[in-house]
Amino acid sequence: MQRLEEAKKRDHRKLGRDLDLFSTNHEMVGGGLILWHPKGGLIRYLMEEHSKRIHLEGGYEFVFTPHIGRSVLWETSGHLDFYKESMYAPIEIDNQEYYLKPMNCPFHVQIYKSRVRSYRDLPIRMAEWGTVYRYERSGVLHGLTRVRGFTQDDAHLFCAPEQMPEEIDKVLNFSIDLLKDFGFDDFKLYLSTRPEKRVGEEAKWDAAEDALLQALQRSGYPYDINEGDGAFYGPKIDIYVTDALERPWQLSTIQFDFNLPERFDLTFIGPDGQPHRPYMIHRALMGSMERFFGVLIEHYGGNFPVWLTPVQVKLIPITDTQNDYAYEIARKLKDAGLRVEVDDSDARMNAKIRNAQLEKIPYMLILGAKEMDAGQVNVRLRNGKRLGAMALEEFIALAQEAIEKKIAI
RNA sequence: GCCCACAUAGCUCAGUAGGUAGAGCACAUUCUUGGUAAGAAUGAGGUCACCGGUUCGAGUCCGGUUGUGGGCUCCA
Repeated sequence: MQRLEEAKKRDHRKLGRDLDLFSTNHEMVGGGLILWHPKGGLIRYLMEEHSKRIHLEGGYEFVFTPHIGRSVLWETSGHLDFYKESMYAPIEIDNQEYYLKPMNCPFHVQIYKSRVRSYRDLPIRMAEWGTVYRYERSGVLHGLTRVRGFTQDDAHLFCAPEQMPEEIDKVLNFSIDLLKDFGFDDFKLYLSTRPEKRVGEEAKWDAAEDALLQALQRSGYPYDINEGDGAFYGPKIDIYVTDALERPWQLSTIQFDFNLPERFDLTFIGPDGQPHRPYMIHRALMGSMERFFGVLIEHYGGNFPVWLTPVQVKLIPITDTQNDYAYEIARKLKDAGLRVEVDDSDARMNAKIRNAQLEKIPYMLILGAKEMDAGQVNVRLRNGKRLGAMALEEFIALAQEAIEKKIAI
């Protein structure tokens, strides 16, 4: 009951409106299509920027592919056989049918195939923040967590069979490290094994399931096995995080794909000079930017860690005599890399504080005659704690440490 | 997509017995210069989701459509 109340307060749809993060508009835009407002957009920028940077450090290469592709692409990939009811109707141009992409894989496969690949090229880690569209039945749409257009932090790993165990290990650790950066540290892992209806040789299933299982054991996190719950094209690991209200959310997924390498006849030339079939691993770690954002909002109840907060510092001059002082402080804070707003409205200080609290701004700097004379700032935190007057440099150091360490206050 | 519920201002909601709409917040203008979560006045803002029916008259009753919420199923 209490938890229900708390969940209601943290509902990302409510906070999304209250904090001006995003909206939907079914009359004019369509259900399940998200409008990211400036503040939500900034958080998304920061999430993507952080993740992209560590992807580059982790040996991933970024690619960009179109939103539509000819029907022959989706026939070859098998999507028109197995996935058509989730795809938007085709667009016809010059007597050719083009489909909006529900997944990025076929395009990445085409990049792989654009030249002859040597075993020396592998592993190839191809990443794209790809926006995909899927027709989801009307009853299942929900805020940011179930939508019809979304951007996956997608990547495909192409590797030789002997590289596969190490790649699995890497991607699993990579995923957990990334989720930890966003404040999730309670994980539950699931291995989904071969279903009855499947493609691919038994030997490959054996190797893949074994590699996944060993990676799970090495990870040290609790895991379960969902017997027969894998996709028809390969086994997978799903990572569930537990949020602040102890609700599980599936974010990361790491999937083998025995289907596309066969259908598109992917090869690499081995040391023996002969063509070999590479392993292909599909993975999305945050899952989709939309769902991840929804979960993040609820996890923090809108009180984002300082590094992700759109406005980190609100300057509150007590009277308009302090407005110029506030602008001067704001300039110095911006120079120090902080995101700042000055509340120079003619509201009273109490109201300014209340508004900053409702906006869930982590730091409020109260600037009155005393502070201006002493050249100081008076710090109030969004949790109500007052740190009192201090030198600006002291505050900057304190805020920068919170940003650096990605801590929530 | 299925089952149940709901749809009044940007948001949260009132609307009593069917008699052609109200509050608070937000917004605008003005006054107010106030030390840690709401200073005050005035103003603007609605085809009561849409279509049809019953009625002298429908926000209110009936049917349909669309959308939303909760559950089921499915997924990033």
